[in-house]
Amino acid sequence: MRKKELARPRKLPTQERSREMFEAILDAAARVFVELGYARATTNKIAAEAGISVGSLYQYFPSKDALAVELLRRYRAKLLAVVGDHLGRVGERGLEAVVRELVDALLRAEGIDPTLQRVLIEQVLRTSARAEVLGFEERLEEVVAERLRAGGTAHRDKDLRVAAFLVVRVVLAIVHAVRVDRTELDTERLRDHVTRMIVRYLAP
Amino acid sequence: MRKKELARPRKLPTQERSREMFEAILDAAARVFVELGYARATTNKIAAEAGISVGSLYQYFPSKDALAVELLRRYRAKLLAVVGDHLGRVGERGLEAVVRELVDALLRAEGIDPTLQRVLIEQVLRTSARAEVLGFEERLEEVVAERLRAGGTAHRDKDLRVAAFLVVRVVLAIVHAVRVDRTELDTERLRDHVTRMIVRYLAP
Amino acid sequence: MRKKELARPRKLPTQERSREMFEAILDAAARVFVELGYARATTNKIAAEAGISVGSLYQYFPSKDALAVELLRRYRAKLLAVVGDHLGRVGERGLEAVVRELVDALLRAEGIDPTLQRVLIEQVLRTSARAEVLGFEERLEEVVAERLRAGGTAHRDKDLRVAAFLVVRVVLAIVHAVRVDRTELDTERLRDHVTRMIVRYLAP
Amino acid sequence: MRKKELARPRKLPTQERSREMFEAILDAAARVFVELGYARATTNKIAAEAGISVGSLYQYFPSKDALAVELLRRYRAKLLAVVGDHLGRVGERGLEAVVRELVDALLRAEGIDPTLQRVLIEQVLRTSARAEVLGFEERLEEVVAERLRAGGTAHRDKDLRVAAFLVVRVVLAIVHAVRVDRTELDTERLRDHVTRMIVRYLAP
DNA sequence: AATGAATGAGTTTTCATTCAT
DNA sequence: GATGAATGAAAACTCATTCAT
Repeated sequence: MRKKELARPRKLPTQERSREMFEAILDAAARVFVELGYARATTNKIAAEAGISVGSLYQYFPSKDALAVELLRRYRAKLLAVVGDHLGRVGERGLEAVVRELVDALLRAEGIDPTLQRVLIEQVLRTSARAEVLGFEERLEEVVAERLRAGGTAHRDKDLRVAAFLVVRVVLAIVHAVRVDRTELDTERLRDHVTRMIVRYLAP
Repeated sequence: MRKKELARPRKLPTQERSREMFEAILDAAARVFVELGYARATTNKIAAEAGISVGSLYQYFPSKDALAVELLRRYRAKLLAVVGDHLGRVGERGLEAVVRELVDALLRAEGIDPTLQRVLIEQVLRTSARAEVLGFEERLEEVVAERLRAGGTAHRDKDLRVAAFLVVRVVLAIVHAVRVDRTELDTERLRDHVTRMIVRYLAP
Repeated sequence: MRKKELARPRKLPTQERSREMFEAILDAAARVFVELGYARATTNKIAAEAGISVGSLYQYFPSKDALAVELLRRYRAKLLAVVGDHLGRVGERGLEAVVRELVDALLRAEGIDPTLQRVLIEQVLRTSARAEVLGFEERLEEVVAERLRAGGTAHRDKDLRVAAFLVVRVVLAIVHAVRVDRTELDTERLRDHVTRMIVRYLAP
Repeated sequence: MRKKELARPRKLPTQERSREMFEAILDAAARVFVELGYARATTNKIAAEAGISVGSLYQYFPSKDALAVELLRRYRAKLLAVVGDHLGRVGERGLEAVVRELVDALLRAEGIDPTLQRVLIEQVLRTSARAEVLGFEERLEEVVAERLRAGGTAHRDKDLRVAAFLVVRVVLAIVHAVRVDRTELDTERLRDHVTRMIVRYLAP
């Protein structure tokens, strides 16, 4: 544990080879973090897993924290993309279909490993990236609130915000729980239940 | 980071004086863990916070991990107690009232700090206490499933289990989220919404 | 005092630079062990004596025990080499000359410090290298027994083994005692006496 | 490891009970030292083995070192007594008989555990008792030299001293080696061989 | 740019010894 | 006197980070 500074990737990779290495390091870091947890994951192990030397790792990331931050940033970006994609279709597909498809997508999404988030979030919160990380769910809630408002589900504003909060947290929590702890559960049945829960909850 | 062994409290305090010290150490540990995170919390800091020497700390807990494990054990025991208390009253009070009161209780419960859980859980999962910690939600789900079965809500068994899973995770997640990230939310309104969500979801 | 594992050097140095450091650490360790004893010798002091950092020390040796083990291993290897060299010449030089020269050699041998052995042996006996260390004298005894058998000194097998045992232990003990406690003794006279003792003892 | 001072028993036990406890502690210490070695033997373990509290142990011995010193003192005293007893009879019994009986006695002597000596000597040498411990063999040598002189074995003085040195060290080393490492050797045969070796060596 | 040996501050942990009860 | 909980100095060991090659 050393004094941290930027906790941002050291250089925006522009060259082809650079970008490949950047990604290789992140992939290796993700694997090692998930397998060993943040504390037991050492930069040497990560470098070894990536097939490079520690020195090279530090060419791309200024600190161990920076790896965690970037990994979590990407995790959240992917999540936001998936959710945004689906919510955009509420108008054409209807709420029920969208919720069902969204839960489905989240339960299967490649590159979204909730375990990684659980392993990293505590550390990243001790970082200057704290605000950004914390704001994520709030941003999601705003998107959802906007949708709900547009959908005309007659609610007072305060109820709307609570509803958005609930919907976002419920969906994320369930997806997280299923994928991390209870991988044996029947995902189709689960998807249907979650959908019913959300739809009934939002009904007038 | 050392190779851990039991990660259990070293002696179960029976004497008056001992018990006080035991509790004082756990309290100090909880404060330090929440303030600094697991990685930055050192046994020396915890001892200092408790107003004792490191040596004494090690008289009661064989390792830093053991502190985390015991803290999480207590957290979960309290949670289980609160939930169990309320669920026992479904017959006399009705589902809606019970859910409302339970959520209320969880949102206010003293001695249950979801932040502490978030700080510790990743660490404890790397411990021999893993199984015990992991099993907790499952136990809660069983209790809930039993209730649902008794309540006659006509469901096939698989649906029952999914329902129990959903209910438990939703309530815990919401409580966690409110208490950790969104303390500004109107708890009464929130309690009502969660109650409505659960009740409607469980309706035939 | 930690729970030890291999107590073997961490990497066998092949590179030039590495080997130098490896040797420098062992030399420093030998000096510190002899000066302070095993218990008072700390890895930090050894590193300082070697002019490097503790971290580097641990790059080469996983524990304090590993240093002791390697040092003793070398001590024994040198001893075995010296003894083996001389015994090989019994045929051409005759028993008496060989014994005399062997004792002479042992009394002067560079790099064989019986004090170091005394300081370390107790520690190493608590180690996984125990068997290896213990077997050493037995191996010497076998070599000597073989010589005696070849030399035709008519003995029953049991007597042969006892004789080998006696010869090995007597020579080692005397050398040890002279070099450690009684450096003032006249080595030439001593060498002659030991030789006489051995030769007369082995006479029919 | 603390700063040592006297390293002598704290009080000369006069009361009956005191003496018993004193002995009980020493016995326990001997067992623990032999089993675990000096470094791994803790005063708490020794107290527990003796069935008393650490505090009581410190009532009798001011430090861990003091235990080692006293134990070694007794070991040496017993050894000296056995050797002295036998040497006193050279006149009446003859050299050969005396040597044979002495080796016999040493190989069987109760309360003389060479392992204990090996475990402790390194530590005790770091103590103020150093001189006393070191002088022990020298004193034995003087006794033996005196005997040899009286026995009329015609030797110049220097040879006498070397002879005494050899005899003492050989006998001790063999006894030590047999009892510590090679308990399976036939003690009668061994006794005969050692006797022959000494007798032949001392013959004109 | 890549390498990986070297660094050393920072942790965890132990245990001889004390002293209030 | 006996007890054993408390102390805290001291040790072993780790690992993020640097930098000479």
